[in-house]
Amino acid sequence: MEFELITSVEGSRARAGVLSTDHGEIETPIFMPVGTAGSVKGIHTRDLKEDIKAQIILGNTYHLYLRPGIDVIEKAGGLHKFNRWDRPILTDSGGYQVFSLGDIRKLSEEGARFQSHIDGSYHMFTPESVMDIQRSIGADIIMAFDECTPGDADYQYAKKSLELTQRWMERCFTQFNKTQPKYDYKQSLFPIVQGNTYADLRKAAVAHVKNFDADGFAIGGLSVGEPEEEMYEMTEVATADLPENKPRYLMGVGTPVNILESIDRGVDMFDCVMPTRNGRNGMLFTSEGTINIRNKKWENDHSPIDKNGTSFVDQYSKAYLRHLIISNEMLGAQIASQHNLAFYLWLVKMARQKIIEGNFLSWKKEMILKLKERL
RNA sequence: GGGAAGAUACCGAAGCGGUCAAACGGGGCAGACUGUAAAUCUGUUGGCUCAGCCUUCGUAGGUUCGAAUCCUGCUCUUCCCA
Repeated sequence: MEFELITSVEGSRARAGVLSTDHGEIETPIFMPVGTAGSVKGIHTRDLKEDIKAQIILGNTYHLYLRPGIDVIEKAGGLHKFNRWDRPILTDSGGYQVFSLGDIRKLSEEGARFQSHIDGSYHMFTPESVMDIQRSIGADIIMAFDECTPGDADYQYAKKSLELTQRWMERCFTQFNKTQPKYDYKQSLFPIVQGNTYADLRKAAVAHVKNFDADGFAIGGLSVGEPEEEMYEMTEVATADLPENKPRYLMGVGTPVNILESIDRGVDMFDCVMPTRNGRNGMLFTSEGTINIRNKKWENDHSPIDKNGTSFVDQYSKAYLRHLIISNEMLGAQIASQHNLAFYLWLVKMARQKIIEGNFLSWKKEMILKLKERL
């Protein structure tokens, strides 16, 4: 995998680049729609590609391992063939489930013992097994197995957790290096910077991940309950010391404003469930501000969802979408998700263009004012 | 024509003498959602000069210290018999 840095901005860490994989190029900064169980909820790959203009999507190791199961994905010939997405894929390792499945998981030096959220059955994930599973799923970018700590973790816990994550990371790379791809294209393993909200831990984490000969680096353990300002600070601490010539992926972030602020701080890649989940729940992100489409004020607003929107669904009216969402019609969730994803992809594309043109900072300032509007 | 059951807040439906402005569900209104245990969750839903007061349980009276709850008339609804 190659990463070419095109340009950067004076007075900012923002950069534009091109990441090349065997499934095609990714123009950074980029937003990656989340497709946990092998599907970006409610969206066909045709719309992802042609309408939303997604360049890379996510999958999740834990979810795909439980269902449909790794043998099914192997027999399909890998996730790309299974879900008919021929562009790059990134799989998360299950590290986030270590955090979100809190009560039904137990950590040890060896790994994490999970109880399936589907049927309660017990499963063991180790750094080694997670590498093997991700070889079988066959994503272009795969993630190290880490512990994602909650935003309010105390220093002692954060330190212990980071050390465990670091030992797991060594084992991930060892396993990764002694195995081969199962399909006819390369895979890259990204290590993850943890350290919670403690700058010294983050710095140590960055120093540690730089020891690996990785194609890119992730910043994890943020947007998990800590104040937004701390998230930005930790992002900066990380990007300040990460190699310039490799992509940086801020995991799980975030709101449109979070993304612009983080691009400014030197992040190249993002993913978040927000455009799809919040879309399903009636929240729309637009260039004019945020809309709760369920609110009565849209009942008779027959203007387009987003008159400047790039997706064909943006021409549906607010009143119609409100009706669909309120009536719990599947199409409502689909339209809202598609709109939000198209908006996210438009936003990062604009950011990239402004970086290249050299006026990213002034555009960002203006854009954030609009994004904070509540319509 | 005779008999039976019933009428409760936006809708459905509990309550059957005081702890009832009235359970619960739906609907309505609003909020949350950040590497997806989420097409989910939370709050609210008579009015006001809001730790208190006012008006509500078909309608008009009555019994009682006290009535959505008991009695009587009326109106309407459903069912059964002719």
